Amino acid sequence: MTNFTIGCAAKEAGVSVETIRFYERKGLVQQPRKPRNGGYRTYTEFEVNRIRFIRSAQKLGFSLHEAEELLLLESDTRAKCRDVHAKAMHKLEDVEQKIAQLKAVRSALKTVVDSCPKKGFAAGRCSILQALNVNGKFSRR
Amino acid sequence: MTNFTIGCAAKEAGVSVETIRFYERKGLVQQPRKPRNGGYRTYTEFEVNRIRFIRSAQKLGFSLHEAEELLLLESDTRAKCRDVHAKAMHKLEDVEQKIAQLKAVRSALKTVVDSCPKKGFAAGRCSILQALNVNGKFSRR
DNA sequence: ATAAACTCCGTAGTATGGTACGGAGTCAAG
DNA sequence: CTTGACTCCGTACCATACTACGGAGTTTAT
Repeated sequence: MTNFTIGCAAKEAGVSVETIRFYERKGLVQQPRKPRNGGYRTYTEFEVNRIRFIRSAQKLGFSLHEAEELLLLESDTRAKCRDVHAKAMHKLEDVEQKIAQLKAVRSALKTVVDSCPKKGFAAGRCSILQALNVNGKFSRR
Repeated sequence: MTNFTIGCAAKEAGVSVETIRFYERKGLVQQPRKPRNGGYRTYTEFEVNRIRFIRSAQKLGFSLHEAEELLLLESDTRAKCRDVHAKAMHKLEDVEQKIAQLKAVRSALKTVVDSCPKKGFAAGRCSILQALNVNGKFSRR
């Protein structure tokens, strides 16, 4: 088993030293004890893998808190595959909702963008700004 | 011209009193002066419309800072329609990029979700968690 | 005229995910 | 044996957008 200083562990996991410390403060990663003879803490593959797990989870859209929950499931002997599946499904629905929201925003943006003659007209009379001034005046929420 | 206390203005604009104060602190909305005889500040349609503008801009994906820039363009006599158009186009590209990113996340999530037998297997051996443990070990990025 | 409701103002806290800093200790190389 | 690089630790700060609180003053309704 390889040992690392925090700097090496950071390189290994592809994060900064500060990020590791931050995860430690948050309780996402256990801070290794200092060796009895003093000196620097010793990081192992265990911590490095934990950090990699967190980063992978983030890439799938999970927050740090959710990554923590996944890690808890992993080490909980009573937890089942379907518990993990449920969390992933929930996140998938989450992401799909966000996509739908952004698509609505995109279409609204397209509408105002298309309404603009984009010429040298004074901005104060720009149809985009006018839309912003009118929206909400009548269309509550 | 109608006058409002801050509470009425908040209701009128569909935000909370605290949100108005927050916008004032940020300089997004000018805080009206107190009447010479003391008492409460007087809000008018002007402030209310400004707040509505900000909320409308937010609905189109603009941040508060960007909303402020749009408001500046509106009152800048030298600013042209195309300046506004450029900002809206930029935001549109922004939103499109976010959608693309989320779609990539969604597809990755779908892959892991589909890989899971979602039975009563121990979570520790769940293919989803395994994917999280493996991703990053080799796939550096 | 008193109580409820509202305003004023500054400051602090929330969530999210980090980044930065400064001083002290430690370690390795020349 | 000194210098440079790194670690340790606490605290503070970044952006984003609010929300909450407490104690005073003001206004309004009964």
